Amino acid sequence: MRFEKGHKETTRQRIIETAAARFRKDGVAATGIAGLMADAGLTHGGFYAHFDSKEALVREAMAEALAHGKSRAVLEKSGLEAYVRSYLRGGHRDTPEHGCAAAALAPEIARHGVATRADFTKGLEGIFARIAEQLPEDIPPATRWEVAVGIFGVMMGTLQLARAVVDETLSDRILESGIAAALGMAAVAP
Amino acid sequence: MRFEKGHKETTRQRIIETAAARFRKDGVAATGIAGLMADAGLTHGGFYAHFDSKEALVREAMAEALAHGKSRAVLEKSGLEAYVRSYLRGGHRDTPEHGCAAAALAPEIARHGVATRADFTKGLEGIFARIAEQLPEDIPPATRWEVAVGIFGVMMGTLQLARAVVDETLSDRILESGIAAALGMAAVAP
DNA sequence: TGTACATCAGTGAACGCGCGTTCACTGATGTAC
DNA sequence: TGTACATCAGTGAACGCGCGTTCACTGATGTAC
Repeated sequence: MRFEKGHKETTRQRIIETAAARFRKDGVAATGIAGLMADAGLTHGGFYAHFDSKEALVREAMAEALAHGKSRAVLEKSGLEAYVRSYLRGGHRDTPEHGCAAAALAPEIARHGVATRADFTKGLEGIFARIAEQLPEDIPPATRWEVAVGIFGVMMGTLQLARAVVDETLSDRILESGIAAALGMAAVAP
Repeated sequence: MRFEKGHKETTRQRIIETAAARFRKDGVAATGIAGLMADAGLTHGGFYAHFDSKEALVREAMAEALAHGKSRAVLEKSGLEAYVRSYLRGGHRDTPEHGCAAAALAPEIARHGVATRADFTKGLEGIFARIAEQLPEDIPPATRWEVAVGIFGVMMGTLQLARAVVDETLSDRILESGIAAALGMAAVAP
C-alpha cells in the first residue's frame, strides 16, 4: 500500500481535531468542508472517504471535545474550585477553539438532529457526573446532581456572556461573578 | 405616493420582528435574506431599501429582542421569582423564536463584529440592572450587580442545556436545577 | 375636472461566490510471479 | 532480483444550490397644471 499502516486512522483523527477547533471558533454553520480540510493539510475531495457527511463529523468532533477537554483533567486532579477558576479565566474566554464545546456551541447543537444531540447529551451527563463527584461531602446525595447542573450552567452561561461583551473590564467582572456564583453553589445551602 | 404615510416604517418593523424570530429559531448564519423576506411577505430585492446589510438587521433585531421581551415585563411586574420560573419553563424552552435572544444567540453574537457586540452589551447591561433592582433588599449594594450576573448566567446556561438535550425528563430536571440555583443565589449568602 | 408627470416601495433577474457532495483519476507502495 | 499488477489515500473538476448584494424596472398613487 501507498501509506504505512494506520495512516488513514491518523488522518481521520487529525480531521476530527481540526474540526473540533474550527467548529468551536467559528461555529458549525459557518465552517465549510473545504476550509476545514485545507486546515488539516488536505483537499476537500477526500473528506467523504473518512466521514459519511458533515453532520457525522460534527458528532465525532463534539464528542471528542466534550470528553477529552483540558477542563476534565483539572477537575479530576485539582478539584472543583480549581476547575471553576480555570474555566472562568480570561485565557479560556479568549481561546474558544481550545475550550469548552458546550459553551461554544450549545444553542447551535440544540438546532441539530437527534443523533447529534444524543451525543451531546452523553457528553453533558459525563460532565454533570464528574462535577457531582467533586462536590463537598456535606452536600446530600439527593441534591448533588442538581447542584452540579446549576454549577455547570452558571459556568457556561457566564463564559458565553464574557465572550459576547465588548468591554474587557465588564467581561472580567462577569467572569468574577461567575466564579463567585459557582463556588457559592458548591458551598452547603444554609 | 403609492403607499400611505408610514407604510415603509411599518414594513421595516415587520422585517425586524420576522428576523428576530428567525434568528432565534435557526441562528443568524443559517438564516438567509431571501427566506426572511419571504416570511415577511416580501421579495428579497427590497431588503436593501430598508437596511445597509444583513449585519445591520442583525443588530436591530437583536436590540429589539433583548429590550422588549416578555421576560422583562414579568420581571418588572411580578418580581424575581416569577421571572426565574417563567424563564425556565418548558414553554420557553420549546419556543426559542419568541424567547430570550441571549440564550438563543450568545455564542454566535460573540463571533460578530464590535458594533453588533456593542448593541448586545447594551441589552445585557439593561438585563443585569433590572435583575439587580429586583433582588431582595438584604443583599448588600456592593454585591447586587454580581449576584444579578450570576443569576442571569445560570438561567441562560441551563435553558440552553435543556434545549440541547434529547431526553425530555432530563431536560425538565435541568430546568428545575436552574430554578433552584437561581433562587438560591437570590437568597442572602450565609 | 381631466391629463401629464414625479414619486418610491417593492419586484425579480443577475452578479460572483462558497456550500455539501460526487466521482473519475493519480501515483506511490506492497505483493505476486 | 526484476517486472507486472493490485491497492487505496488523497486529488481536483464538476454537480446543483443558496448565499449576500446590486440594479433596471414596475405600477399605484399624489401632485401640478
